[in-house]
Amino acid sequence: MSQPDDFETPSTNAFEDALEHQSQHYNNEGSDARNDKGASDKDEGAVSANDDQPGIFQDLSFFIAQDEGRQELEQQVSSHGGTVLPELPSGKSNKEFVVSTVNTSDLPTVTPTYIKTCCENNVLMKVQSYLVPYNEFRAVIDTQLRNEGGEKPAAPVASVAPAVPAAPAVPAAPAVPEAPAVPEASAAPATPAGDASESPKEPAENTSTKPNEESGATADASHPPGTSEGPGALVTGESDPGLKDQGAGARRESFDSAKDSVSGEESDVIKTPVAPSPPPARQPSTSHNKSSFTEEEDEFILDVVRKNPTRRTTHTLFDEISHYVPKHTGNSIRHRYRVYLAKRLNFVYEVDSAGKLIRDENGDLIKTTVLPKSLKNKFTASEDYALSVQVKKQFYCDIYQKDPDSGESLVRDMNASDGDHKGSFATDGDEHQNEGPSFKDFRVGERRGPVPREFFKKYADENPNHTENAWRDRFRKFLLTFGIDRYIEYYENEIAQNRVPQAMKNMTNRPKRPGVPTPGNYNSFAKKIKTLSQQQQQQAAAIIAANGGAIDPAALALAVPEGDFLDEETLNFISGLRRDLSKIESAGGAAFAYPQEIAESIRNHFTNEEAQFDEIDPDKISFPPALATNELFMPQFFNFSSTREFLDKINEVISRDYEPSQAEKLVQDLCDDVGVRKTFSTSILTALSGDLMVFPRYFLCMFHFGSNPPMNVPGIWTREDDEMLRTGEESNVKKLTQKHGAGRIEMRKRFIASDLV
DNA sequence: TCACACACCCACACACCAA
DNA sequence: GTTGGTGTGTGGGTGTGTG
Repeated sequence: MSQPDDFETPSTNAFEDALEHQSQHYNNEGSDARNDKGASDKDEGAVSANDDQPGIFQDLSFFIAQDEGRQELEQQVSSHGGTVLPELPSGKSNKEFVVSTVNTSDLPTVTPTYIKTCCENNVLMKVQSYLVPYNEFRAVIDTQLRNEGGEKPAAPVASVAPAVPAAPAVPAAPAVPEAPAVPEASAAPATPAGDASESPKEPAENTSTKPNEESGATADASHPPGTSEGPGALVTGESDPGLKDQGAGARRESFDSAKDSVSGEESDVIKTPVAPSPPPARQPSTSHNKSSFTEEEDEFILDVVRKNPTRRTTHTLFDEISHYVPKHTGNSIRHRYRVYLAKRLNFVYEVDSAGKLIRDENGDLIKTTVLPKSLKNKFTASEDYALSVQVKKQFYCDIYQKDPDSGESLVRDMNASDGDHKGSFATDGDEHQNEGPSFKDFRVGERRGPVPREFFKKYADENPNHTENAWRDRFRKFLLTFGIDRYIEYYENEIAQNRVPQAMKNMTNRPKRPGVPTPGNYNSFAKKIKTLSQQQQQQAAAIIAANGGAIDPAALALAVPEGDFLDEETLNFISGLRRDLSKIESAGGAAFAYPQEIAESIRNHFTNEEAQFDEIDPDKISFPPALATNELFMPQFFNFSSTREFLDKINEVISRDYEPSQAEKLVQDLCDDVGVRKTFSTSILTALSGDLMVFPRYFLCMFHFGSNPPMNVPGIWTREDDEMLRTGEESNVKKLTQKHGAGRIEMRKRFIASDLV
């Protein structure tokens, strides 16, 4: 099984000659991914490296068709042996490229990222993933301009070229394949004859062969001729025929028919990225310019995936990304990643076992080509077999009080060990003691338990590839359904026949859940409904339930008028909030990366201010404070017993290790753990220019002085402060410097410049 | 016509809870 | 403490409409 984003192949494939005429892989001095600068993503160091070697762009020519970063791109091309063309190539040579984020010339065009990526790794990458499709629309416009102006523009796309995104630095280290969890996972999956589990014709034929009763899967279940003997034999077929009948087609029809009716509102949501400064104008990179993905969006998606590698296959990650890429749904972004962008992933940032980003001694993120494990692991045949054997042993011990391996009596052992009889070893009146068949001849039969919780706990400790719950569930839903004896027999038989055993599958048979089908389906409707009020959600759920689970937005709209999905003000507010978070996050390394002297200045000021503003005794503030309203805080806030307890929790949350790009996570944690509404914590973050050190001070002063925001508190920027700063008047700046300190002034200026205020 | 964006599907891993 | 019921959302897709 090869996942699209596995590095086993794509990574290595990526390091191939772009034009199949230059096979040298100028490996970057054996430096591995860990030596990269990590989070900065902007290290151009590789550009000038290996000057003594022939350049990777030797024999290739590039016309840089955009002003943005032209000089740098030209330098990179030339310093790597390429030729910079003064004008558009003729199109007659396959060694000439245009470099631009849009293609208006119908000539082979690569994105600037291609040049940067090649240079950073000193390797000529495959061009396929970096080719920009021809954009006829723009070409027509350009032609018109040319005709009107009577001259050919030197750089057809220069005026609209967006800022070149930081190029991903691709490690040149050989791709390290992820070790399979179990040996046969990598074995050739040669499906044995008679194993219908892999057969496409199976479902229809086997639907009737699967009795719903679990007793249908017993140890001695015989297989009728022509049916499967493999572990997938008990195929459930359609889980809910009733739903199915009205399902896909009918449901989709109703959905689609109504989709148009809400599309107007959809575009409102998209347009909302509120004044004064809309997000960067979209640059169509393909001819499908209405909703196509731009280079910036692609890079953003890749960057987020790199920083959340364990969630790379989830739906929720892409749904979250869709908050910041408002023209696309979670579904489409996920598809975009899986089908197109995964090939360009090339590296991810190293994370610990909990999925948190790891930094090196310099504080930089560590690039790696080894993908971490994703959140859920499939069970393999050997895991199924091992579990079956272990459960069988458990039952054997339980019944015969004998160690199945040594044959020694457990009763004697237990007597010797202080007679501490555990429940699972209790002698069954009907059962034999110290007698019975050999373990090999023993059959579990219909026995289903008891299996002590301790068994799964211990098993999970020894086999950490799955959790205790997961092992137990596998036992319940698969082993018991298929039959323990039967699977052991099947597995051993397959091995004996020199075939590759298959894991059990198709053992689950659960009815479809009613309600909003969000999991695994983050479409625009799901997005919309998540923003409904609780009452509206209940209304919606009722309608959906009455519809047999089918979404009928047309009917839904009757109960929840389109205009009521969100009022304009709320819509604007949420859009603004998302924009703020998006900017804070995307600005990440830039907005928060202040020069040393600014950081130092801020630290000094903070220390001086502590005595005046942070020494307020929280125990003297009654809880909940008068200012704490439902608009600002969630119900759990009011569960705190004191202001001190609340502030302690605030301190605990903000001292967690958040990346600058994890503003949303911080806001979410503050909401979940402390009960600060997201809107409120976002506004505070904005008022603090993202300086978390001042966060507790905000609440302390707010509660103490009874003012939100607290006025005249260093580090907390009010609207008036921002206006004063914007005027740039010396007297104003002087006042602000007295209040916030010079460091924070610089910090705020950057915040304002990044349009974060 | 076709590539792409987006919707949708579904088995099942993992989790939690009530009896 | 064990067990069954079931919620959630991952993982790996496929189907469909449209520019």
